[in-house]
Amino acid sequence: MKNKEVAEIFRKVAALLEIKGDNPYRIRAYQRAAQNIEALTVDVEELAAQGKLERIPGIGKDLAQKIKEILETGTLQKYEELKREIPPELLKFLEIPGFGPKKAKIVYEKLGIKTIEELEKACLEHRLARLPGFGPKTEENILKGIKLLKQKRGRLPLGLVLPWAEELVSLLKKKSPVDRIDIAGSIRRRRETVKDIDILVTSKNPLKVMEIFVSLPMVEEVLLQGETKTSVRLKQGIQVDLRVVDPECYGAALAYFTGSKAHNIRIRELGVQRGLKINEYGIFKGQNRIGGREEEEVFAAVGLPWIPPELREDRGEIEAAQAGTLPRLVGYDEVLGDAHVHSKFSDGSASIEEIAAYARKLGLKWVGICDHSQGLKVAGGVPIEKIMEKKKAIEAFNKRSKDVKLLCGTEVDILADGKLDYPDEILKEFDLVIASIHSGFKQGEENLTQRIVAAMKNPFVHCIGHPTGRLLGEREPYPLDMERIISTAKETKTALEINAYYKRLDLNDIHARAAKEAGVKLLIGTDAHITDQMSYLHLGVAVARRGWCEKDDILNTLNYRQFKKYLKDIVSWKLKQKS
DNA sequence: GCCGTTTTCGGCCCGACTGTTTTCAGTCG
Repeated sequence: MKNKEVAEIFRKVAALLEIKGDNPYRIRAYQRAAQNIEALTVDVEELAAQGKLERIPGIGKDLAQKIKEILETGTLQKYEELKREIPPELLKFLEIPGFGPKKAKIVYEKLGIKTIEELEKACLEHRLARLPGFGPKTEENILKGIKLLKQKRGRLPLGLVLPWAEELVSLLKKKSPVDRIDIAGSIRRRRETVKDIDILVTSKNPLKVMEIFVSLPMVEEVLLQGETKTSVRLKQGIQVDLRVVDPECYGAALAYFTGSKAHNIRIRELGVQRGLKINEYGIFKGQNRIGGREEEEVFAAVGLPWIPPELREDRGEIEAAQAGTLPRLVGYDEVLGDAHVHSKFSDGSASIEEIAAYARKLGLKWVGICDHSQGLKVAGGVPIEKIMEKKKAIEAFNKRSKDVKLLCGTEVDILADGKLDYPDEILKEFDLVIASIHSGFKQGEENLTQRIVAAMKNPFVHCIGHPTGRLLGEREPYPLDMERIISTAKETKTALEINAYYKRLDLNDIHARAAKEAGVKLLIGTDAHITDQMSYLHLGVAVARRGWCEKDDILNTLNYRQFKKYLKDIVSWKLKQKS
């Protein structure tokens, strides 16, 4: 998959063109192209081979040719030329908050400044204030921006930030006179990482709400306090924007602040085509406001049904809405079980009874107890002689338990040579076998892909666990031929996991969508090692929803009996194929 | 550079805020 590489070059071209001061619409074209290529669920190389590049939204004759050039030569002539014209180091400047392409260009052309260090020095020596459009405040803000950039923690995982946001909402509901209140922004869209928290409220007493908000115990610093917008930084280091809006425009504001930006642009373009102006204050025909109290009105004004926030990325949801083919997304309450939990039999901290009790609390009906296999000594892998003991304990539990049922599973290690860490005669004893890679990440794409393909061909393997091995903010995914993984999953009827642990979310939304489109089933598991982590299950559902998945795509929507039968049938089918 | 129920040219989303200006450009979301 070269999708990411192509998108990256287009993004850099866009940034360089910005500094150059090129046609802003050309810049937007490159940005849009980058976004759409990144979101493709198919390999851009394949599309190129089939001559279908121009079917990608935002790709015309010219960009199609440029994609081909990147695929053939690994780079782009235009990009190389731009790099000669504008030092690529300048791209770093665009990351400084409050410092954009125009100022970057001036600073480079007038003072020859190319690095952040030089820029900082020039500010301290007040050499910038003399430039046109610059002043003492500008220097101050650049220095502040550089400081922020240096301590930048980047985007934080959704699973970390969402509970903070929910706590803020519950405190505001309890202590302040809010009427309507919602979390907006990328949290509402359930993006896997978020940069800040956006909260939207209506109130009869906005100033009181602001006053109580800034005095909440989690607030570290007030960045800006106005009548309609207040920004603070929490002790956790993240920025929170609270906006109070009129009830008349709550829906329009919610749509606006939920984004994504690309999605909003498309919606407003549709508005323009119908002679409407759509902004955060409502829907306008000429001077008249014709709606905006509810979010539905915004979509209805441009002839669309309401689109779930998880889909609002301009990844085809608008076209689907127009065609009446929006998916009926799997519901957060339609998931009946957690497929992947570790118990005391390996490195989990809870007994199977404690796990079942927590599942009951979460409203779940079944749990896959998938402990590590024998070879993973550091993770207390279950030795063969203990497996029967675990199996009996689970059988006994299931006899006692009327509501929550357990499956005797394993997360069997895919060894460095591609073999599995238990022999087949052991694997066949389990209700559920998830095969995962835990070592040899450094092997190349071909080897890693081959290991997973081999595991999928094993008749007793139901699912591949955390397929790409990434850890948000800590470890990049290892290189895989995802096309081949997905097509082999389809051929072998092997499911792919959506690991719901907040740092993994692996598969991610784009791969989940590709799997869904290929007809591969997905299985959500929290990979919980302590019971609390089972509450991350909804993050996995969020990934599935962002991947356009419906109820039938997600095995967790089966009840215990159906799921167990499904797993048995898969093994029978796989055995039959082999013979 | 894309794109078409104002089609092959001339458009291209919208507003807030800031700082440098004295009417607006740059930046951001």
